Amino acid sequence: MAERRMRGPGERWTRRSYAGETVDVARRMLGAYLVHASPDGSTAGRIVECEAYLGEHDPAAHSHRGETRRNAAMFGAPGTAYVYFVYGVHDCFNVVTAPRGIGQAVLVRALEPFAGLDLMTKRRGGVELGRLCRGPGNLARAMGIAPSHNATELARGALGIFSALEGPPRSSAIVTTQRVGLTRAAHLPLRFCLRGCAFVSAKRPHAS
DNA sequence: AGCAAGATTAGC
DNA sequence: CTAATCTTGCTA
Repeated sequence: MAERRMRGPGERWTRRSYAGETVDVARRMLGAYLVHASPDGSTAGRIVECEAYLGEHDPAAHSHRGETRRNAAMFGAPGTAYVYFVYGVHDCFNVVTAPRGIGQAVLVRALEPFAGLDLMTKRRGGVELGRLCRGPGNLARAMGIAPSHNATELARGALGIFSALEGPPRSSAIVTTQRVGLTRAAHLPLRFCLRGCAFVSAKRPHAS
């Protein structure tokens, strides 16, 4: 996306929006592996569905109104985990995508279970394979992702992301739709799924 | 202080 | 459709 030019009295500077970069990262994250080496055992899944959240440009983003205690990790360095607690019930996992202070991230919404299926199933209370990692709250539970992972560096800790050997998906393999469960900025095409993947969440975005 | 809404999910 | 029940923002 084009940079935005801003002017002030007696000075002029440019400030990038980073929206294009975040969208690009989201699309490239499809097919990559989310891995957690936990004390209970290791689990891994292939990312098949994710959504981009664009900070101050995006009324649906937690970071839209600036930094708070809850969303502080979203303003951290790229590659930082942002794990937030929703509805007083579920944890959701995001990857920070923009430089410090910008507040953009990609929410991982579904995985194709890849390794540690027994442990995932145990953590999820015995649900069937097809529903193990479908939905952001469900995959966090299956992977053992907890609030303690918030603000950790994905390149260094027990929780990390590894790109697929075959590289990022071709454009033709990505389905782009509206994001799920939003009321504000609901029309933006910022949800990305691997085409034809059975593990993508069944939820359809709101019609605009 | 009080209240409503929210990047959700399972169960009536 | 509703409960579960945490954080934030808005209103008084």
